[in-house]
Amino acid sequence: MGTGAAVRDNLGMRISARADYAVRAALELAAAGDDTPLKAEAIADAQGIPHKFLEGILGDLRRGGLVVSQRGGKGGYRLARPADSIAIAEVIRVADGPLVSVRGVRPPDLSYIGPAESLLPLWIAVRANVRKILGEVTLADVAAAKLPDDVLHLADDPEAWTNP
Amino acid sequence: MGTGAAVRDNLGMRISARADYAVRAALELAAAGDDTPLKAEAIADAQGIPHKFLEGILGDLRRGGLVVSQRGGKGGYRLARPADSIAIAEVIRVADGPLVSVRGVRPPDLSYIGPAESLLPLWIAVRANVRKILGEVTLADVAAAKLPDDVLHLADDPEAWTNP
DNA sequence: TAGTTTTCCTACCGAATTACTAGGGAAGTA
DNA sequence: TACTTCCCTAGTAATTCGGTAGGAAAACTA
Repeated sequence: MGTGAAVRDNLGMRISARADYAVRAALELAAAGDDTPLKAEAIADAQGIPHKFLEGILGDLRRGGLVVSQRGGKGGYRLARPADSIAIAEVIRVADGPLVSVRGVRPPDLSYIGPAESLLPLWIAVRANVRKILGEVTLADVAAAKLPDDVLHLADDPEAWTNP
Repeated sequence: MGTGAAVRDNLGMRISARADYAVRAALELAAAGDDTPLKAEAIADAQGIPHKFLEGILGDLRRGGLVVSQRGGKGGYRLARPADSIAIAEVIRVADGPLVSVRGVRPPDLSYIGPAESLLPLWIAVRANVRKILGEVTLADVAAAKLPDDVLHLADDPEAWTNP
């Protein structure tokens, strides 16, 4: 391949900085426990997240009902529910913007014609699979470094870690 | 609209217009067979894709070795290899870059600390899963509307089609 | 040879999104 | 009151997305 080969960074399945930060912040809260609130800045420092940016994300998590906050002296954030009842999928959904039907086009509304007709079930299958994985893994699982066996098994295929 | 709309689900899983168009164009070529080249404009008409935009995409597919082209009178594009040897994943990667990334970075290049340490194997598992599905389904499968059974079964889950 | 067809290339464009930053106000605590 | 911490609005630089425009280069046709 030539030197001019531009590395296109656009992707099929992309976890945004927002979603990544949101999950990591939630994991810090899960690790801290339900009775010790963490300040936004402490989380930002611990995970290397821009602190003002994180504040906005924590606001989303609060409005999404995943987190509760307390202002003033000994304030901070804590999880609104037990860490083993919050799936990673929930955190991503809440942080990554409007979840219900983006751009007004939901998969069932797409119309494919000709040899592309079977594309829709394929996209649906991929989506279902991603949701299944991220929906079964909880904050408690990740914070305790104990992923479910079926997920671990997927990740330990050596080829899974290679490019591209 | 309709056919050209990008598909984005609530988990950050997004198929760009580029990737969608690329796959559909490749499917037209698969359906046309190996001996009858299709002109860019014919593909664009058949699938409702802006024709100048499609030209650029077909160029990527050619440079990626998936397609061969012929100029002049009876020219056009055809697949460089048999349709049952080209996976959907390949087409998307060539047209749109890596399949999965976090914050624009490929999972193996990420470094997580503290309670977020196990996030990496999780992203890897998700990526492995997407690659498994899109890597096992070929252009021939979709063009013939014959998806592998395990993939079909995934799309059957009624919950897969619902919103949040 | 000229003319036609089709790919191929470079450049540009507006709108949207992403990832932040700035500044201050509101609420709670000591 | 003073201090802390969350909370809210706005701005913004850079990049990406989804296209357009115009024409040069190659192949075929006559």
